[in-house]
Amino acid sequence: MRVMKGQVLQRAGELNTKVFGVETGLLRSYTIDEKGKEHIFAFANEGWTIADLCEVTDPCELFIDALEDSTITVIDKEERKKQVDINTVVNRIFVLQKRVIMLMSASALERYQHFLKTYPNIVQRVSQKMIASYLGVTPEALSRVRKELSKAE
Amino acid sequence: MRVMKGQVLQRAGELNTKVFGVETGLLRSYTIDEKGKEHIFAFANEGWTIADLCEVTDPCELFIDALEDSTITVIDKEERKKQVDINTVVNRIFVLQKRVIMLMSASALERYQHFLKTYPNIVQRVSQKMIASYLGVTPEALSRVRKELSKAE
DNA sequence: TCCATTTCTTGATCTAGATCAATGCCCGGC
DNA sequence: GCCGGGCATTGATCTAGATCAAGAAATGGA
Repeated sequence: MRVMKGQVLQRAGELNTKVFGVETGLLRSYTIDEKGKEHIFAFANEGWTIADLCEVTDPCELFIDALEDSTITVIDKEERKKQVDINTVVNRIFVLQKRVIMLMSASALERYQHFLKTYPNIVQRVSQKMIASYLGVTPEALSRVRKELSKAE
Repeated sequence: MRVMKGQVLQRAGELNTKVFGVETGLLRSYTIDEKGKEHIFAFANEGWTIADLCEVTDPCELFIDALEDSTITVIDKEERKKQVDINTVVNRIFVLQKRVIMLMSASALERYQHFLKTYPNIVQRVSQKMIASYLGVTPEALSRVRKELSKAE
């Protein structure tokens, strides 16, 4: 299935949400808080999947849209559960564990440096606004962090 | 296996770490940052498991210790992967998804209220210092949040 | 190509929560 | 039962990052 940049695949509140597999392109999942601010939960590029892992009977909390023109597959959650490798899922938990610890203990600078190291291929494909949102800081704060980094060569 | 309150089951940096199943009692996992501050990643009471889900060949990043005298089982990670129900693991991801979103968008008050609602049985069994650490705020900040809450009846 | 929109940057100010410090309290070990 | 160390509370101060604002630089659509 082909989707265009900007196309929304899932909105918060929807039921019976799916798992999206990315063949080419880039998707993201995010929430919008009560003040209207977006918080990016995840990026997914080639070879990755993205979903809101709520129960299929519950309204989801994440939006999912395309950051680039993409080719995707739509998979039913129950179907996916049958196929998925346990190691993949466990690794997903480990990545989230790292993320939680980051958010609890690391400064804006440390988070950005970790992001650069961990997702070098994503960095060039998304705006700083998106990176800031993923890191849990404002674009202004990220801009200043980058300025500091460039000053220090 | 019986462990006493305060006993450390795993230290950051150890290899070939295990999964701990709690039969009775209460365990926690946490990191210690470069300033020496503890950040609690998880609590596990009766019926739950707790672990650092890093690769068995990698040094782990979490400490695990007992907050109460407990009875536990020690399970090998590979063994556990064979037995574990995929729904359990997927739900774990969903809980972490909520936690990440919380940490990115919610105030200390909102986090505390969510914790009260989600883990009412843990609340009475741990100190406020522990709860504060889990929420990613200082004990002082949590104390003030609670004061506000009690004022509002 | 031009215009409009969005992004990035920079500056000024504000604020939630951190840090530091002092006190009283509880609780567990001896 | 007493003593000492961690815990909770409160107050004063500090600070990383948010917010607000305004200009410059990309970006994209017609």
